[in-house]
Amino acid sequence: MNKPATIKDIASYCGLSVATVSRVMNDKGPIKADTAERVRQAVDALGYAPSMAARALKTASSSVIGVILPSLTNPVFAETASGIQQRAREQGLTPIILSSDYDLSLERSAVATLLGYQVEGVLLTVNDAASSDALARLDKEGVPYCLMHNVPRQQVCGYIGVDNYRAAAEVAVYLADLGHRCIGMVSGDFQRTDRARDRHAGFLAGLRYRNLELAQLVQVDPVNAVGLTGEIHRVYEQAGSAPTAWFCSNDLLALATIAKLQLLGIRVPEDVSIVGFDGIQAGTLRQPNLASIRTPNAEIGAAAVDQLLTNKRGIPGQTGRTLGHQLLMDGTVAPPPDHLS
Amino acid sequence: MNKPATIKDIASYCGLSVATVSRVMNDKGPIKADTAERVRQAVDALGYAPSMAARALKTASSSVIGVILPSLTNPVFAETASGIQQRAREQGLTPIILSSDYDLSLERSAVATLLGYQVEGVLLTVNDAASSDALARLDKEGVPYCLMHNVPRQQVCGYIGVDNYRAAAEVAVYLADLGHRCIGMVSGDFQRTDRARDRHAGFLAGLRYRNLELAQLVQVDPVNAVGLTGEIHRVYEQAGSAPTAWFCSNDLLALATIAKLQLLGIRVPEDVSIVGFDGIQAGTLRQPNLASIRTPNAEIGAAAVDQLLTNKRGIPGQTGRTLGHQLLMDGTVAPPPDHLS
DNA sequence: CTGTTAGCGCGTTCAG
DNA sequence: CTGAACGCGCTAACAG
Repeated sequence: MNKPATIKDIASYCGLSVATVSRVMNDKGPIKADTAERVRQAVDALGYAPSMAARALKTASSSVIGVILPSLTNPVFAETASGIQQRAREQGLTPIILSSDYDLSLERSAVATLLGYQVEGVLLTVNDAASSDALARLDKEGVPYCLMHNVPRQQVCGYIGVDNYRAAAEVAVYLADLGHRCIGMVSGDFQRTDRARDRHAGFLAGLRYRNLELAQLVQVDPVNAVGLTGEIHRVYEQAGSAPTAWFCSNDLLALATIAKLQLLGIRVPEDVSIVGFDGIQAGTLRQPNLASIRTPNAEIGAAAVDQLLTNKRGIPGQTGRTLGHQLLMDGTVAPPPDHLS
Repeated sequence: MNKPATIKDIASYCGLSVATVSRVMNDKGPIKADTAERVRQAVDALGYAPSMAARALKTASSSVIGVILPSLTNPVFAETASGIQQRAREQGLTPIILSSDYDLSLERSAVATLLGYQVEGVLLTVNDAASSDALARLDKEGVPYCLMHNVPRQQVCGYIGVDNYRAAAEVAVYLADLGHRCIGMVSGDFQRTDRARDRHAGFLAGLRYRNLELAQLVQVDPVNAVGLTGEIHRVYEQAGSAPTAWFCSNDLLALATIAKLQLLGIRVPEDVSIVGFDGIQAGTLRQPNLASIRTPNAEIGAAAVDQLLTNKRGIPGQTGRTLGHQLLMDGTVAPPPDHLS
């Protein structure tokens, strides 16, 4: 690994001073066209890349932003990362993307890591915005940040997300108006993330609005849907009123639920309707399409970059906003079977 | 954004010299237990995080590794990124993950960006290892790298992947031995990536080994599967021998193909068998499971980190290796319908 | 065991 | 329009 060319190398190669080279690299101050050209040639010839480390040290600004996501493989966060990536590139920022694996201590250490890189700001999704050490640390250090997907009650530096509560309520009303009277919910452990809680609460509220109760609540490990098979089995084995519709707190759970139902010989949506949440691609790569709430995940990422930049410039005004969601109520959703409606 | 504490702040806070603080931070040299404790307290109190920029400048090593992937949302690369992330954390390295969006010029500029951060090395998947400017640049700068998913013919710094050719050939043989005689392939544009080419070539070879020809080749835009509907339609409208089995060069294409076939009233696998490639999660979240080749994507990422470290230490020996794949030949694969076998 | 100091590569004065 | 010199925060070498 031969050591990289420095600004000095360029300077001596051109017979100029480092100051002049620096000016050319940054388009600062008046430079003779001829000089600039010579420098560019040298840069090309020697493969010079300015050291971001030295630059950061000198200017006290790194053009790096930190990103902390619960998972890189979950399509929701992958799309978010992709949106961040793209917008950051446009803005001349380099993201350092870290995964917390839904682990609070990794959330904390990720913040610590990013602090060392003197990031301009941090974009992050935390398990629970109301009680996050990570956020507390960022507040304490005065590093601007923007939450993604979390829509906190308390005052925070910035946030971008969707209205999980409202969206879930809309699903409940939709299913009720379709004639469903016995409705269940499959949720990831909603003690763990504020999103799961909001979706649960919103769904209950929507049902109540139509004078319905939640007939069944199945809670499973959200990563591997551990226990789902058993629970589904249990519900449909006991005689009596099993739900004709299920709302699942995310699409991955919804797809898993459909697969389990099919194994029991239950047809979707003829016998049972299923609605997910997130609108991931896998849901559209099947027949019938998975009914879901589509959330603008990439836009959330991009908007978070913008929000961060706004905060940094100290522009007063809103600290965040919710983006619109979209009900995709076809495919795996249908009225209940005749005799049950 | 209050400015971060520096080593000097800690030093004066404790009434010590910066050197001592530095020693404590890096566990270097003998330190009185009491002194160390005082430093730790100060670090905690002031929220001090050593500046990676200054450290990199001084030590000429950044503990940052660069990562360039064609996409962050494709599950294959998302899993790879996740594997990298995890192993890098264990090794005290911080990855900077960039997406090239399958774009050659972004591939190049991503390398340029990473060079500025004095990365210890680069892990990357390129469109075509045999003709990559990005690789050429890395070679020229003497930056260690490790290809992921690309398994190049020429000598490179390092690589980790699966044997696409062999895996595809195994699928061909499997389908042939199941009784299929009329077999098609759905491929992403295989002029674009070496993986698609290898899979195509391997599949042809496997068929030839069983004295078969490829009955149909459908090429589509690999990102959105543009044109797939039309092509499938065309094949099954013309009377005569339509394939009883399709090999798709990745799972996303396979799932899209199944959906299209179902829209034409063709059942999978009763009428037509479908095999994908990659073994992504979406394939297992359906009934029947998608038949596929499972590739160890996260392990490829993790192994690439290891390979990079090996290369850096200049340990002689192999420059890379292929990891094993796994045939998952159930679910959407079955013998051809009786009258056609 | 601890302190002093040079210098990593760069951008930014201030002179010329 | 260009050059010389300083210092950002840190580690390593040397001194005590």
